[in-house]
Amino acid sequence: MINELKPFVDRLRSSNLRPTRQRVTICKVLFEKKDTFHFTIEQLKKIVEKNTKSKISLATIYNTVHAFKKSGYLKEISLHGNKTFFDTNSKNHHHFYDQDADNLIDISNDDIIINKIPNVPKGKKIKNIEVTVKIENSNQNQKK
Amino acid sequence: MINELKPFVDRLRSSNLRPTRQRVTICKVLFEKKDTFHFTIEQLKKIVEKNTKSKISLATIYNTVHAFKKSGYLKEISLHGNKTFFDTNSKNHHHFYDQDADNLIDISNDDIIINKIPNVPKGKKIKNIEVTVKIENSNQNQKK
DNA sequence: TTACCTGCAAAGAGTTTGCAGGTAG
DNA sequence: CTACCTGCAAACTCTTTGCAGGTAA
Repeated sequence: MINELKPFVDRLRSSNLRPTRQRVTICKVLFEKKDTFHFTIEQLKKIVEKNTKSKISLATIYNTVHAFKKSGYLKEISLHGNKTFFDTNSKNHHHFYDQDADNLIDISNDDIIINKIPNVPKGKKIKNIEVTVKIENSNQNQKK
Repeated sequence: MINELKPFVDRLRSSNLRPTRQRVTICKVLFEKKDTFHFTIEQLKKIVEKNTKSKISLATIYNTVHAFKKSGYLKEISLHGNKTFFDTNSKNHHHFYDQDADNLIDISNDDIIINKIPNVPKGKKIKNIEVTVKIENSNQNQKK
C-alpha cells in the first residue's frame, strides 16, 4: 500500500507524460482491474469522478485517453453509430457486440480462426483483421 | 428509355414512400449502377447535386437514406471514427478498409471462411458476423 | 524557471428536429 | 383536400481547440 500508484506513475513517465493527479487517477481506473473493459469518454468521466469525488474536465479526459491510445495502452473500437468506444485490451482481438445491451465483450485472437481470405488489392497489405460478432437475445421475436 | 425511372418509383412505392423528385433522384444515383458503393451522407449530397444540377437539402438526404435503410436497401457500416458510411450492398458481407485512402471495398460473404467461433454468452444468439480487414499501402514505413 | 498540463468556454463537425410552405394522390 | 414531404434554421451531441492560469521537474 506504500506506493500503489507507482506502476501508473512509471507507465506515464515511460510515455513522456507527466504523472499529474488527473492522469494517475485515470490510469488507476483504467488499469487497476485485471479484466479489460470497454468505455466511452462520457462513461469514463463519470466513473473517474465517482471514484475520486472530484471533477476532471472533459478536455482532460479526451487529452489523456488520446495520449494513452497513442502510447498503445488503449485501443479504439470500430462500431456502428457515433459512439467511440475504447478498450483497455490493446492487443489485436475481436468482439461480441450485444445489440440489446449496447455492450462489448472481448474475444481473444485465438478464439476465432479464419481460413479463407480474399486477395488483397494490389499495392496494399493487411494491417489487421477485426471480427465483430453481433449477438442479440435468443428469445427475441423473429422479425422486428 | 421511355420509363427508366419506373423501377425506382416502384421501389419507393413498395416501401410506402412517395416517389418525390428528390427521392427518385437519390434512388437513381444509388441503385442505377451495377456495382455496390459506399458513401457518407455528405458525399451522397455532392454526387446527387452534381448529377442533377439542383440542390437537395441535407435534411432530405438524411430522411431518405434512413428511410432506405429501414426498408433494407442500404446498410450502415461499422467503422472507426465519427463518419457513418452506408453501403448499397445490403446483404451480409465483409469489407476491406483502406486506411490510407479512407475507402471501403466489399468482400463477399463467401470469400471469408471462419472456422472457429467462441461460445456465445448464455441467452444470446448470433445475429451476424462482420469482418473488417484493414489494409494499408504495402510500401509504407514499418513504424509510424 | 520553463515546459507542460488543466479547465473552461467557444468553436467545429455531424446529425436530428420543428415547422411553414409545397406536392402527390 | 389531406397526408405526407421538403427545405431551412435552430438545436443537439460529440469532439477539438485556444488560452489563461496552474503544476511538475
